[in-house]
Amino acid sequence: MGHRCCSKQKIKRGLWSPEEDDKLVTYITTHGHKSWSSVPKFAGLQRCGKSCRLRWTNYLRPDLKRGSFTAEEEHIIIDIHRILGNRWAQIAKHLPGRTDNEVKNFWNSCIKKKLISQGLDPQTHNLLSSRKRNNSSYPNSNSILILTSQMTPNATYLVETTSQTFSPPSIIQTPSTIVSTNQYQTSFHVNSNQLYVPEQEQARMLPENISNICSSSCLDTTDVEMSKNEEGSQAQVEEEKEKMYEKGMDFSEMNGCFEGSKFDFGLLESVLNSEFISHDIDFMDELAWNF
DNA sequence: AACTGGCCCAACCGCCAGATA
DNA sequence: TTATCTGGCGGTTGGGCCAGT
Repeated sequence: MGHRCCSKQKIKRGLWSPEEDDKLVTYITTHGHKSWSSVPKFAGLQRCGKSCRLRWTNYLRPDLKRGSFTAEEEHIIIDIHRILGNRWAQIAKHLPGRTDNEVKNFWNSCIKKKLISQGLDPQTHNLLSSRKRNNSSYPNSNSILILTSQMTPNATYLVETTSQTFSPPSIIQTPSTIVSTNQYQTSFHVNSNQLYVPEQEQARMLPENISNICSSSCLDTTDVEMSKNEEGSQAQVEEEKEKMYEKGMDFSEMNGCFEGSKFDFGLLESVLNSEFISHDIDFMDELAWNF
């Protein structure tokens, strides 16, 4: 069953003809669209209002940016998707001239496959299981393990672990510098926004080994209380994320964080999820994160 | 030249929430 | 308060294009 407004009239479906586009553009530019349901009637179109709205917002709007997505746009999509998931409309709001439909299509046709080929789950952005990764087209690629794409260069971070199997001194390589370490904590200085981790060490960096990640320049470790291994901790994470989202912590604010504030939303997201993300070196080079 | 399979993307579908009668 | 209307959103579909055979 279609929309209610569609049942009232004989409507045309399928691709729009140039003539229909002309009619719609002419009508909207002169009269606006106070009510989409009345647009087809007054514009002389055999379409439902919903179809008109979709055609206008996704294709005819004059402020739309045409053409392929830039690398920067791709970075933004990946980053926001990691936080918000499939909230295409929210993601699109941060990409001027792009529609939710466009972002969704780009994700499904391009980014999704790219992430999978890098051994990442496109939904969670986590590492796929080793079996799944072995099926990827890059089975033995060198990996980079990054805490967050927004990790601040020249900042000191603390990795707190509850397992001795996680031994940062043997894992974290340049461009990071180990500042101090003990049995369960390692403080290290990051010179860029990437941490290099040998492929064979990755297993030691799985989420269960990491209880807390904080930037000493951004957050006090006591500000984030994550009790890993506690039942329901994932639910708490989701709840916390939802709270933050409801508080209006969208990217209009996040951008401010990235640009000037010390608060690192991406890092906090990593904290909330208590997990690392692995990327292929080539892939990362290609992306060239430059926040 | 004809066929086929994969991919892209515009458009549709169904659901939901807010507005209005 | 309830029913209906409307706009918005995310998931899905299918037509057209293109490369490979």
